[in-house]
Amino acid sequence: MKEITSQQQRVLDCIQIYINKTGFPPTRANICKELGFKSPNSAETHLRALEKKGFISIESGTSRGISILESQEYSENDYEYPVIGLVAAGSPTLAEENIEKTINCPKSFFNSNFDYFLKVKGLSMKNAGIMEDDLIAVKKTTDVKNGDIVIARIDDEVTVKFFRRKSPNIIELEPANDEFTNIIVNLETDELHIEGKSVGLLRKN
Amino acid sequence: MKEITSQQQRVLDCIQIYINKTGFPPTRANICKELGFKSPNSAETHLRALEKKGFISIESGTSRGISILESQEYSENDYEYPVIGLVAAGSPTLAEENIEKTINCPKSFFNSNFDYFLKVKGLSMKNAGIMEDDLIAVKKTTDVKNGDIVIARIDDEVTVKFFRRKSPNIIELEPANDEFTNIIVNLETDELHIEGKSVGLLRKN
DNA sequence: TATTATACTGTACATACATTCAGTATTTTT
DNA sequence: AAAAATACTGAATGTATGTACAGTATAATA
Repeated sequence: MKEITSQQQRVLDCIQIYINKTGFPPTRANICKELGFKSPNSAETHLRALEKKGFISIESGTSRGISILESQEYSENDYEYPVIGLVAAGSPTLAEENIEKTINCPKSFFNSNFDYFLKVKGLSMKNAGIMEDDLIAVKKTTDVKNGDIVIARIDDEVTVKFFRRKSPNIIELEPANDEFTNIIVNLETDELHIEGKSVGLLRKN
Repeated sequence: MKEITSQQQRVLDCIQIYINKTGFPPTRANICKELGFKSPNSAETHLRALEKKGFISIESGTSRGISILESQEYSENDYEYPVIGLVAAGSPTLAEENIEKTINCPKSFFNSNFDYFLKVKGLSMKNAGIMEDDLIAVKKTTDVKNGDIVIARIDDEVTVKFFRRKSPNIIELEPANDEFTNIIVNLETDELHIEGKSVGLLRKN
C-alpha cells in the first residue's frame, strides 16, 4: 500500500461517506459536486490514482462501480474509541494521559469515520447544541470548511468552535454563545493548529 | 412492513449478495441475469413492489440507486435500534410505520439500556442542547423523576419536555426554549401518557 | 364478478455516466 | 535536466442504465 496524498484521502473519505449515506458509491460527478471540482476528469484521475495504490477497485464500464478495499479498516465491527477530556486552559491536552476511558462503538457509526471522543468543558458552543460533558466524535484532519465545528489549538489551549476563514491569513473561531467572543487568528503572527473536526455528538444522561 | 412473496425475497437476496460481492448495488439487467429473467422490466416491477413494501429504497433516475433498508445482520453485543421520526402533531406516531431506518449500536452504549431512537423535530428543547434532527435514545418507562427529559403523549401529540410534578395531580411539561410555553396537565381531566425518557443523545454531522 | 397484485416477455428511448482527448501548471522523482 | 506524478479545467462521445409503454397470464381480493 503506497502513500496516499491529502487530496486522495479527501476523495476516499468522500466515497466512504457517500456510501454510508446512500448505500451506493458516487459517480464522478457526485464526487466533483461534493469536493468542489469542476471537471469529472478531476475525480477520474484521483480514482485512478487510488486504484493504482490499492485503496479502491474500479469495475470498468460500470456506473458507480467503485468499491473500497482494505475494508477491515472501515467497516468491520466495533472499536474501542478513547474519550479524551478537554482540560482547562494552559494544560497539555489531547495527550494519552488524558484518556478518561474508552467507548465501544461501531466504526461506521457516524457518517464519517473518526478517531476519538472529546469530552466538552464549558458552554461556548451552547447554541449549537453542544453542552458540558457532551462527547464530540472527532475526526483528525486539517481539511475543514467554513461552518465546520473544529477542534482548534493555539499554543496549549484547545477549544471547540465554528471555523470561518475571513481571508487567506485571517481565521475566525466563532463560539455559539453570546457570552463568548470570537477568536481572531492571524496566521502570519499566531500559530493555529486544527486538531480535527466534529463528525458527531454523543450525550449520556 | 408488509408480507414479502418468495420471488420478491429472491430479488432482495440477490441485491444483498450482489452488494456483498461487488460493493455496489445491481442494475435491473444484473438482477435479470442473476435470476434468469429475460426483460429488465421483470426486475423493475419487483423493485417497485419491494420499495412499496418498505424493504428497499430507490433513488429515481440514479443508476444502481438501490439501498436495502431493513439490515438484518447484527452481532451479539450490538443491536439494530429503530429510528422513529417524531412526526407532526395530530398524527399517530411511535408506530412501526414511522421507522425511518435502524442504527447498529452496542446494547450497553448509554448508561441505561434503551429501546429506540427518536428523531427530534423542532427546537423546543434547544437550551437543553437538543436540536432538530438529533436522535434521542429513549427508554420505554413510566418511572420518571422531576427534571427527567420525557417523551410525553397527549392524545396523538407527542412531545419531548422536562418532567415536573407540581402536585399529585398536576404535571408540568417544561420546554427548554423561551419561545415555548409550559404545558400544564391535570391528571383528573386530561390524559397524559409517558412513553419513555431520554437516556442519551446522538447527533451526526 | 370486477379489480388489483403478481409475474413475466419485448421494444424503445432519453439520460446518467464512464471515459477519452486536449490543455495548463506545480511538485516530486529519477 | 528530463520524466513522472499530482492536480486540475473543459469539451466530447459512446454506452450503460432507468424507465415508460405494450402485451400475456395467473392468483388473490373486494
